[in-house]
Amino acid sequence: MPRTADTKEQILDAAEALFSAHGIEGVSLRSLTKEAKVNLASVHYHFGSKEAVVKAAFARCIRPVNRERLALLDQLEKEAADGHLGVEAVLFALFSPTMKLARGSSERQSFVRLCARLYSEPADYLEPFFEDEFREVMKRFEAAFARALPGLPQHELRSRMRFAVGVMAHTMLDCGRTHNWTAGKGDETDAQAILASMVRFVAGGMLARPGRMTPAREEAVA
Amino acid sequence: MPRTADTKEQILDAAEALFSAHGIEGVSLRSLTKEAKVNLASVHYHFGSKEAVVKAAFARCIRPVNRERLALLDQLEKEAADGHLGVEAVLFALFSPTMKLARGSSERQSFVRLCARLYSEPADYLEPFFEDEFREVMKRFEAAFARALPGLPQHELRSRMRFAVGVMAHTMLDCGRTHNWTAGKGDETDAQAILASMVRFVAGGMLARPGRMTPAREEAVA
DNA sequence: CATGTTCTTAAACAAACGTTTGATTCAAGC
DNA sequence: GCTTGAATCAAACGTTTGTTTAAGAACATG
Repeated sequence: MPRTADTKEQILDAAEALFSAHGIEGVSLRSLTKEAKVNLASVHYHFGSKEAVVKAAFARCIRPVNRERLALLDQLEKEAADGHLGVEAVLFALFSPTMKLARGSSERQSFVRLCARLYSEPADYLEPFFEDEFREVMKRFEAAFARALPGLPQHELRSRMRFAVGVMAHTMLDCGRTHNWTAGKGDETDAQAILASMVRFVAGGMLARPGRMTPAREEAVA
Repeated sequence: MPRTADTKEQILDAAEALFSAHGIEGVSLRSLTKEAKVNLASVHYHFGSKEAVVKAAFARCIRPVNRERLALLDQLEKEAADGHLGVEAVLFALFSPTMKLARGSSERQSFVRLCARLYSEPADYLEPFFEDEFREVMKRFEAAFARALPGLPQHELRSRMRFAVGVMAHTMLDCGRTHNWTAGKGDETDAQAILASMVRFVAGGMLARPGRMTPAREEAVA
């Protein structure tokens, strides 16, 4: 391999593709370096460990997305006449950057699944790192949602934000699975339709009037 | 080990606890048999392979839940005056059986995380098995939702059912994580509150008026 | 009591894992 | 032209993986 082709990025490219296809534990450094067409030892030379590769791949995948989320939220708030955003606009800022990835060249579609997988991967060493990456996004969007949903108790708001993340994560996983979304060509029309459905759905949930269940149903759980 | 204590079930108990805590690939047969206090070879004697253990654990976990889902749907449909169920009732029948597990003795709380994990685990050999287990539930509930949501196109309904599953799966994962749900004691009040929030949220999404986004936002995705 | 089956056990198997080593190759600086 | 440092390479490190083996213990049935 020529020196000019950045080994580090070849490794990260392969890591994204393979991790998203087989999970972190399902990918060995040998299969990784074979896919990346680099030597086995070079991953330790450049990163130091497999954990570090996972973190680096995750960071390269999620950082631009979160940056765009914040930028989009800023832009929409600036465009709004009184600075007041509706729920659907906030959701659009939250969801659209990930869907933009799913739309792109089919090579980069694996980004989406990788991100979704890391939500559910039980790697202990990832949890603090993960929280760091999302702290600002969560804070900013919680504020935006609070403005868009006045009167909703904070605790309920946080629950609903978790539900929203659940919808997104699961959709991202499903997207990459067996293309059972529309009869679709898996291209931009697809991504737009899914995004629109998702925003509608979650907005409906966010706007629902909070309240308890009927006593009869509460009994049924006990 | 005495013969009376069923080795097979001890293995499945340990499998549930460990798989839900560390994922399938994160659990070796050695750690599994150590936790179960049985011999390493007995897992092959009783099950034949690790894959078979995973399937067996999954089946023992999910079958009673799905059975109860169908029974609850039957019961609610019978109780309803005209046989017509509201969205919230259908959602209750879908979600409450899993939440019932999350409430139970903290030992069996791991059930919930195991099920949630298997949604996102990329094991290829599980996918057809998984689909088999859920086929009838999905068919019955799609019909129930279709009756509760007349006029909603089938394609949109199926998308929204996927969203609903996403909410449930993600919530189940979060439940077992760091108990960041309420200041809570993790007991029945907790589970009831979460279930109520979930049903409200998803019902809001299911009932949302379908439609496209504004052209400006569609551009932003392209 | 002997027989046959079911189950458990310790030990070993080959393969794959993440990681480390030491030699080699290349490009740039003096 | 020699040196220096970064980067690559093949080979091996010691563990751990899922799986298999063969012998022994515990039970039921005759």
